[in-house]
Amino acid sequence: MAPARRYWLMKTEPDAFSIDDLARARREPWNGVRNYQARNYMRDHMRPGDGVMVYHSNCRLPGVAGLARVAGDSYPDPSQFDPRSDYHDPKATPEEPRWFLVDVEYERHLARVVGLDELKALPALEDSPLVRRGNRLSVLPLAAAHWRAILAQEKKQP
DNA sequence: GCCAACGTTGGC
DNA sequence: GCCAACGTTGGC
Repeated sequence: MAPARRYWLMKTEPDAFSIDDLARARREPWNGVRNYQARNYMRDHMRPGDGVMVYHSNCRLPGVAGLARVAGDSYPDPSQFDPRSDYHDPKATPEEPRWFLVDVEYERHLARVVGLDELKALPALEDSPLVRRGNRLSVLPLAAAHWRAILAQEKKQP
């Protein structure tokens, strides 16, 4: 039997890379993640086909903006080896890479951005790290129930 | 732009 | 291994 599909939420600052950018690119290496826990999720737990909610952070309307899926297996983030990149890591080598990423493939925009204020008000999300104060993790797992609750919210009036 | 929360670094 | 200093995240 195939393993169950997992669900994830991945944050991005829309000024730098938005759901519109992902729609144009169709597929994008999710580079620049420099947090060990987020790396471990991508490197060790994501599988092709997993569901991804694309979350806009640090912007006028923070919230879930669209859907995507994990497009392939994880591999070393090339930007860690590039001295000119903002994401360069001098301690990383191709033999011993430190940072990993997955490619993410666009699926669709949500009908509207489901805002953080709404997410906080959803009883189903009470136990999700997403709405915990001070949460800074840019890649985090969503329980199937969380995924469904957010999708259901899409069709409601804000 | 402010600032609380949190992760990382490095001296000891 | 502790923990203060520092840098970053991200809502507001």
